[in-house]
Amino acid sequence: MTGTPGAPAVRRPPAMSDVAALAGVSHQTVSRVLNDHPSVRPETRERVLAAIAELGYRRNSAARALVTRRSGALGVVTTSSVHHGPTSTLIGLESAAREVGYYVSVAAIDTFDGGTMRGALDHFLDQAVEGIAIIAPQVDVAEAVAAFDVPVPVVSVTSGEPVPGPAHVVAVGVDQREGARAATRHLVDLGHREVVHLAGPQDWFDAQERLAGWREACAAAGVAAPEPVEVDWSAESGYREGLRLADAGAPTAVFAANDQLALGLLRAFWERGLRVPQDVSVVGFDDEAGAAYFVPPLTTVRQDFPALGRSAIQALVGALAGDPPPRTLLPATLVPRASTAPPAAR
Amino acid sequence: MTGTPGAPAVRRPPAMSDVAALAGVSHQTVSRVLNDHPSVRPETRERVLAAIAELGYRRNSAARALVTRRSGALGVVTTSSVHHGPTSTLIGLESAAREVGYYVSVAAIDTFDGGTMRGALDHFLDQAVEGIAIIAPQVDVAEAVAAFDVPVPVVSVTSGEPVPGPAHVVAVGVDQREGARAATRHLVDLGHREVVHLAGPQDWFDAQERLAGWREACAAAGVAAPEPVEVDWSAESGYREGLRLADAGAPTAVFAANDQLALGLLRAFWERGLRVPQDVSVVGFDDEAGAAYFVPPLTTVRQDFPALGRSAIQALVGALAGDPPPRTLLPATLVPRASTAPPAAR
DNA sequence: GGCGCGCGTGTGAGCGCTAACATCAGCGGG
DNA sequence: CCCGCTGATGTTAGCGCTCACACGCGCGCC
Repeated sequence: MTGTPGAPAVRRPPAMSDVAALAGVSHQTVSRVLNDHPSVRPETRERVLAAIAELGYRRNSAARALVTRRSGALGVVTTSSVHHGPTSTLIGLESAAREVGYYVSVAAIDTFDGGTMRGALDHFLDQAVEGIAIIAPQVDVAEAVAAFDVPVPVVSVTSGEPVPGPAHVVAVGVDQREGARAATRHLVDLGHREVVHLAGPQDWFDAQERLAGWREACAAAGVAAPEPVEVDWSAESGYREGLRLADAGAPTAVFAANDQLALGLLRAFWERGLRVPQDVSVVGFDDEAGAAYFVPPLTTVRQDFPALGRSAIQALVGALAGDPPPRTLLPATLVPRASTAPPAAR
Repeated sequence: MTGTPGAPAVRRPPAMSDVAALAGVSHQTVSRVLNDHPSVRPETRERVLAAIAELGYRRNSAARALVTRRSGALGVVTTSSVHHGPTSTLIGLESAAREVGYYVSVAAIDTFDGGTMRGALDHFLDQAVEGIAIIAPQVDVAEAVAAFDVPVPVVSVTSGEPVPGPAHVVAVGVDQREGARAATRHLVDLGHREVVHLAGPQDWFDAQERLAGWREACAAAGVAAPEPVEVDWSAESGYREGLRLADAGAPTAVFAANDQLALGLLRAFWERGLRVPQDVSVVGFDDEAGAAYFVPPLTTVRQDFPALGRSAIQALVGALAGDPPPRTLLPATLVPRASTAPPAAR
């Protein structure tokens, strides 16, 4: 723009050599200071640090990545539907990753077919991420990943049971089966002789696990376990099923696969004049924000998502260091509130 | 490991030169194919593509970034509290960014003081992101960013009014003030002569805007606007204030700064035997998942978060291309449901 | 029929950094 | 008293890519 001859055409950011020149050392010494190499004299280090500060120098991460062959980035695939669980896990994951010095790159996908999944993985591999976490706990996903040979460690952040996938895919998760068992046991312990389950989409591992846990607990207690209806995760589905249940002669206890479904149930029962918990007990899953303020406050199962994120990162960083897969299974805890009570006397 | 002499110690990924050798061309021709340079003979291109496929070649993004001085990454700062709005915006942003070929790096922070904010920005600048979006619509944030000279475009994804910050910070947002006006007008139009506002934390721009919109609409309609209570965004606060309002002689209409607060209100009113909407009308803000299934279904204001994300990316990419700041203001639309009705006859 | 031009391709340099090796003091032991 | 070793620093060679330029060939034009 300015035609001044000799003036630098583009004001390029300072490089290591600029710092070196200012500090009167070689660029290698600057590198050593930056990488905490032990054998640098304290006063030399001071001079270098002063020069860095003066120039506002910032190490060029691309150049570093080029030579070290480490990008310092991890990829996280998540679902673009903003459910409580996936989002919380994503945030937990990010915090944990940043804490151990990794960048977190995200890809939100709305369908989990092979093509989309492959696209997301390609996206990350093009970026040279060092590891990938997948918070998209659907069955398809496991298949898509298995079909696609990924040259970096992959951790699948899902429900309890490890995905029967390739060996390089590590699984961490919450013990949702035990959570579901606890929820069901809670209802049984209150005296219910039948627990109806409103099941989530069975192409989600979480939904499968919760269903399995419910089934196991029913069997163990010897209570009736009528074949559950499978719906999606939405409050709308809970509402629709709630109306159907109410009209068909309501059960005394329902275990919904998540809090949104439970919310829909509460609304449907309320509309039909069924009192919760006097007439029907309802248990949810997730303990999402506000569940304590539903009408009535919802008994539900809480998962520690931040811990889940930390475990996932731990597994990923571990795999990067060559550790054996950890098989982490975090506990899910029942949160009893006012939506459950003993069944009304016959 | 294997002591075989001559065997490559590390199986390094194929480089452009490997592809070139296999295809019988120079590395530059490979580069041209990869970058869609026009003057490459179709059959040459074919040969190169075949070689790429055979080797499973993937361009080294670090080397590319080093020479082009473009990382292809954008940073997104968001809040680590999983509120509906920020999360939805984040997902929308990511999708939009990936669509135009950018990677999205995330940093979730829990407090927005200068130090934390500076840490997040540093994190991104170390990574050489080309632009930064901030979904952390708190007043502090604007100050923190203003205080910190960031050498890349920054877009602040917040409420309507542009942050009175430095020029290089572009603002996109939803017209929350108009949304709040619409919510308030809705209540006034139903016949309410007083609209109580339950205000969100005033260090959030969104909360400020909603408060301002409510105030303006009340003034325009000439209805009473008692000084609002300021609380946080949680259902718990809504509940507490709801009880207080009920015990102090409930108003006929309440506009809550978000849906969680509204949820708490509904619960409190229900506990005190006040019927919604017959005795009290309640309006929320956000239209979060499940709001349609609250008891009763909540009248609220919807924001188009995916569109917000797209606008933010548009603004960022535009700024990168040297376009003037757009000042985007997306509409917020009232979603009337069953929680509002005319006031009971005196 | 020679000259120029543009298309397709190759060559060389260098982006900013780290790793390996080279260097050069100073110091203690045989 | 010199050798070798250690600590502090410098020197050199790439990492894999893109950019600027060089080059040769075939075509159309006067």
